[in-house]
Amino acid sequence: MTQNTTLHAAFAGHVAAALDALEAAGTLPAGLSRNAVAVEPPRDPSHGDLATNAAMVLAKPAGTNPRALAEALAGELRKVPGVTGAEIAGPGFLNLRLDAAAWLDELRAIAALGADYGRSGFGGGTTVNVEYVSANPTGPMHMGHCRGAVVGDALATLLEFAGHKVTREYYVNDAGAQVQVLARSVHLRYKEALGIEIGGIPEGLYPGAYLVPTGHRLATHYGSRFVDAPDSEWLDLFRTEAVADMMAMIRDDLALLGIKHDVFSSEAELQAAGKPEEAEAMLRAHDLVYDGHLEAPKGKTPEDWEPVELPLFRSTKFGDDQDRPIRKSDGSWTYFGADLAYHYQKAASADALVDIWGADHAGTVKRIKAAVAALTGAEGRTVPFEVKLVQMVQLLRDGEPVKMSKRAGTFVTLADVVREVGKDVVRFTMLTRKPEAQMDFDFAKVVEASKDNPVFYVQYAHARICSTLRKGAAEGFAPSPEGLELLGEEELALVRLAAQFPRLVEAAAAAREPHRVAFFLYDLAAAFHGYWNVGNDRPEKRFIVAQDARLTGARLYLATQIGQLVRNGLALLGVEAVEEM
RNA sequence: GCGCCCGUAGCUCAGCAGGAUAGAGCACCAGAUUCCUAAUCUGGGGGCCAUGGGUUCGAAUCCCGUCGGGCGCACCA
Repeated sequence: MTQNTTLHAAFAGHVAAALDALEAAGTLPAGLSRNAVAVEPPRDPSHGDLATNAAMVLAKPAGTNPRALAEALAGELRKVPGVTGAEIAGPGFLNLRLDAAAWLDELRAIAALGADYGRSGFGGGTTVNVEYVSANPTGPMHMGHCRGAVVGDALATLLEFAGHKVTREYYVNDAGAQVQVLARSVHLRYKEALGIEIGGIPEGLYPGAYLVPTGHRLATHYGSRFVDAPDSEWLDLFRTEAVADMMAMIRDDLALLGIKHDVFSSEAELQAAGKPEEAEAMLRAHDLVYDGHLEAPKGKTPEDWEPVELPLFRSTKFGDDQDRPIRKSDGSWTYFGADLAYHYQKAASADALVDIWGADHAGTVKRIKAAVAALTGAEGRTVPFEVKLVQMVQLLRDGEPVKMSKRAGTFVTLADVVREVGKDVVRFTMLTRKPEAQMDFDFAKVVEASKDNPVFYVQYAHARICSTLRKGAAEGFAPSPEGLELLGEEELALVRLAAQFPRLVEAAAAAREPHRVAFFLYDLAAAFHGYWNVGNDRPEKRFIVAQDARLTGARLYLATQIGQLVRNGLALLGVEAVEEM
């Protein structure tokens, strides 16, 4: 047992060892799958400290009855140090009771591990590439990007904590038509900066004032030489310059949320390096790309429709409606064509890929997953690739929907929202819902610093702990493990909850669901606030009991560790743990 | 029409790789503050887990159908 082995992990091991012993004794046939065996705290604490369903899930394949098997298992587990009871309940649950010392050891483990309590080797050091945000570099971040940004960032942090090596990646779509439009929009702003009357921004170009500084910069730098020049002379240059400015702006926006990517991959560079051609060749070799005709659009066929031959990916083999072109008729790459090459490239340097996408891209999941599976599978090295879809956020102000239109330039920028409600509130709010459920984001509710807002509830718990420790120190008390045996049932209940953090981290990482951390913190804060208030009615249950230094030291020790745990959890979410409120 | 996501208390949502009597907040009702931070806590009412089947020792959870809501169905990104 290493120091890092937490109580729950240790007991999962004890149950496994007990099953081994039963196998050795012939009570249990060897080789049964134990995938369904769980060791977890029972929902109802009166059932004990830990419960396992092992007897129920193994009884049938073992050809025995659950209660008999549970009885045998109980016999083994009663030998484990710290176990004070092993009872069979219901259809064959085995409920274990642990002595207080076992839980107090876990409290010491939190103290010993500090910020690393909950950190796990679960990921085995494998590399996970998390791609998130990847907003088009055509303007500042708006609220539509926010949820995916926060979820992706928290997930990346969580995976690191759970023992993966993580790359946080942003895919810059700097090669498509939209960045040509950006370049033309900037060209107008450039002329404007030189004092030329432009008379409004034409339909189809980006009207946002955020392009004005770029226009000025280019005017200062290049003077008037591109005013009347053909676009072949300035288009690429302006595109590159504008994208650079937009990305700088986006990086600033992300910084407001505490988000920093490790890698920014450029679609233009990817294409310049010939990566899509490589991918196409591989797919053709496996007959997954062929030259064919695209079906006419369903329903009304446009006047100018004529069948053209295009290189198509056989996505119908993977459940798609039709095969998808990887090049356009002018020979340039479609988004999909470049994107599959991009994912293939990512797969070369990672053991697993996770993409965070907006739900509006759900329709393209099948084809990209199919393409990546084909490309990596062709080399005999399949790289797991998950796409996590983040559902839409409806912005509300006092219950009324906030309309956003990018064309009209009326979208709500992320920077505005963060300025209005704060980074911590934005992040926590985005993480208090599972990502695949739609959510409302109401400014009025979200800024309310009250019980209705879980961020403050959790932060308040931390602030109370800090305050108590300050007060204790002022009165000459320091946290100390020496009197831990004085802690009673109410204190141990807090420890039991705290002890679940390590397994929660692993479960959340495995499911790629950082929101579970937020809910755990809420529960932990609730348990702490509840315990705190016991002291209102019963002064002898307060953290600081002036006449009993030993008890006070133990309680402050408990408070210190709960505070540490709140910090560890909030760190995973990227939310500050405030010391005063 | 097809694909993906969602449907749990009046409202907003949890429900941990099927597990024991379905949870929390808001709202409503009744309480707690000479006392470590009341931005807190305690208690109460309120549920055919949309619906109909299936799988099994056991289903809110897995599978199929139906209904309802959202998103998407381009050589766009």
